[in-house]
Amino acid sequence: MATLLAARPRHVAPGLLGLWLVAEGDDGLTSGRIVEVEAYEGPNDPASHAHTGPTSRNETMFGSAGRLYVYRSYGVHWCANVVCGPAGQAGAVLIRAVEPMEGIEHMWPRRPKARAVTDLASGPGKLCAALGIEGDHNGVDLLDPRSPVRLAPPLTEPGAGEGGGEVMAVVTGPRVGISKATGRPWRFGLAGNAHLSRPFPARR
DNA sequence: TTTCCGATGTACT
DNA sequence: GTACATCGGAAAA
Repeated sequence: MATLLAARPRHVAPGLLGLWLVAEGDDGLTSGRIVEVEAYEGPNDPASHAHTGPTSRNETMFGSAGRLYVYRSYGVHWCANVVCGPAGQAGAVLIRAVEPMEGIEHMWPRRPKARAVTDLASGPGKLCAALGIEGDHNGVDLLDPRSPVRLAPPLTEPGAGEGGGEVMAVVTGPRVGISKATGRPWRFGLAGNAHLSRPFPARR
């Protein structure tokens, strides 16, 4: 997994699909299967937080690959990213949606507005709320089994393991909610999954 | 159903 | 002061 994360974010991103994001809170364990991500690179990507250099908010993006970058979005929500890329090149992959797997009973009270399981974690702010990911988790090592937030291979899919054994249909499209570098198809999702944050534009 | 807009931390002009 | 990697409530249609 560490090897996977050494590549450029745009190449790492599709490889994260299908992995599980696991979070341990005081009240128990929750997890979700990653079904949608977006790549953000460094100086060459105007839409990235890292584009204008290190600040107190984005410094985690300039650290080692495999850590969790958490930031506050629009002053209200938390968003979670997997730091990745070659050493010395800030980059990260935003996790945009997960499919709830374990501990769903702990997610409902954290997402009081959700009416269906498909509303629980189908967005970058939603999944952080559902899994209990907050600013305190910024910088934790996602590859350390003792971390409160971590990445793990799928538990239930056939061929589970490094890289996964199942062939998953991946769709791509433009990144969501940005105004710069909108032409780059660096959003990736599992085709047809019910837990995507929004549909992917039809391919043409 | 779609569109509009408020909330509000952080960074930048 | 303005923009922003979002969400959800209210208004409009």
